[in-house]
Amino acid sequence: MKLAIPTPDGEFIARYSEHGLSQLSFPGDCRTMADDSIAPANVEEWHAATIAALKEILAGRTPTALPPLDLTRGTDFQRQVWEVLRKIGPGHTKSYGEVAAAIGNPEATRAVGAACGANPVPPIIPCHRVLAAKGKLGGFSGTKGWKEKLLAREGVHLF
DNA sequence: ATTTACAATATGA
DNA sequence: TCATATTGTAAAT
Repeated sequence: MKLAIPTPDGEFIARYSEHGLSQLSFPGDCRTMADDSIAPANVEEWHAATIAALKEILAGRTPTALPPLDLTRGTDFQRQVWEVLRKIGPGHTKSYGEVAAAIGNPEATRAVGAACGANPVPPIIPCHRVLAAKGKLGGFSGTKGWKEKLLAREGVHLF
């Protein structure tokens, strides 16, 4: 089930499985896969929640309510990473190394990067708040410009 | 089953 | 500045 989300910044693509939101893509993202899944019963409700949350994020705020996420593709390690990311307050950032330390594997910085890349819902899990060691931008799924833009809207000043 | 490549980082040349 | 070792995953062989 694939639905578009029109925003002032372009058209995001949300994908739903029977368990919840399974993927969210930036405008023009080629990462979306084929749409083979069935239509969940509550998809309209979930989609409304997704839109609301996304608008909050684009406005630089933390969403108060999120749709159920389908994280079946996530491993334990990835879930731990994502959990840490959601604890980062608005306007704050962490480095990949700090996130790694927070899960108890201070040397798995690279693995943290991989986990962020595997994140199915880029804007909702605030992977854009994860920077490289010295406030450098590092990489991002899609364009780096998005990472900058999202951070700027949250009031994060980049060094 | 083994190798390679990542959105990293610290270290050594 | 460049090469390397390190970690967890996924994708390719």
